[in-house]
Amino acid sequence: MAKAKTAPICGCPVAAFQKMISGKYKLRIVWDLQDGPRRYGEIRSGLLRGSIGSAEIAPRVLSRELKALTEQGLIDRRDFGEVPPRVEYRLTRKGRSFVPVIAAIRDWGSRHLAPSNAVEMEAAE
Amino acid sequence: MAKAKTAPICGCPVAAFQKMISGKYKLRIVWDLQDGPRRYGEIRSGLLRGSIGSAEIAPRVLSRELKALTEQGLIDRRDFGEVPPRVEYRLTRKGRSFVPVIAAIRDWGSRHLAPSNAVEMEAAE
DNA sequence: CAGCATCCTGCGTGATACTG
DNA sequence: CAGTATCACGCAGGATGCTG
Repeated sequence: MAKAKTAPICGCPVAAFQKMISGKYKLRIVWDLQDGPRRYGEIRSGLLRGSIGSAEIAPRVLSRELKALTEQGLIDRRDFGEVPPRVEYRLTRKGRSFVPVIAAIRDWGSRHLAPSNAVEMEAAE
Repeated sequence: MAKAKTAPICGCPVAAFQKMISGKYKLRIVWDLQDGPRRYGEIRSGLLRGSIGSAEIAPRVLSRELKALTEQGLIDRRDFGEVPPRVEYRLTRKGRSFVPVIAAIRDWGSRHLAPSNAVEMEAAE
């Protein structure tokens, strides 16, 4: 075993999943990209729109997450290589296949924890 | 925007979701609990079994995650209040409704980012 | 415009010891 | 058995400045 630290997660896809989406914006980036390719700035703006509004996104952070997503094969980076710089990100096949999962998350989230606090009408039987 | 109720946190269920499952074991705890109530030690063992193996789970961490899940209404803590201590955790209704989401994650994960080993049917019970 | 370089901080997580 | 208390550390993530 080379790196028993992080690589052979454990046969638990959930752990790998958690690692993959570690980062505040990864899920939202993939989600936003489902409508088509987007440029760096567009992604950033989109992220800001949904955010609390007060928080700016550090380029360093966004950059890192985009790179991670690229390396994980979820998105594809396309550099037009000209000035002014123009870079587009788009979902790969893998990334597209992941969208439904996010949809499920969103769906569940919007009905169970979208409001501030969850009012569990749960009776605990 | 369908219905922007109050946009308490950020109007993005995904962010709330990420926050909710922040923690290494939360998802797996919920997943393990779907088979029925489990005691503290059982949860711990179950977590260890699937883990890298070298890492022990700090009680402090597990304790905190269980408490968080309880406060979030995903699981329910049942203290038998006797010695020797016996505490059981079980899924609430909300928690049970979350299982399919984890299933979707597991499903996707097992076919897209399962490294190469043990992608077996832990679910197939 | 799309990043990278650097510093700094909070907190999630691990390890160990103790208790009811 | 089921936790709590304490110490320590790594790293995600924010802020700022610079560049091709």
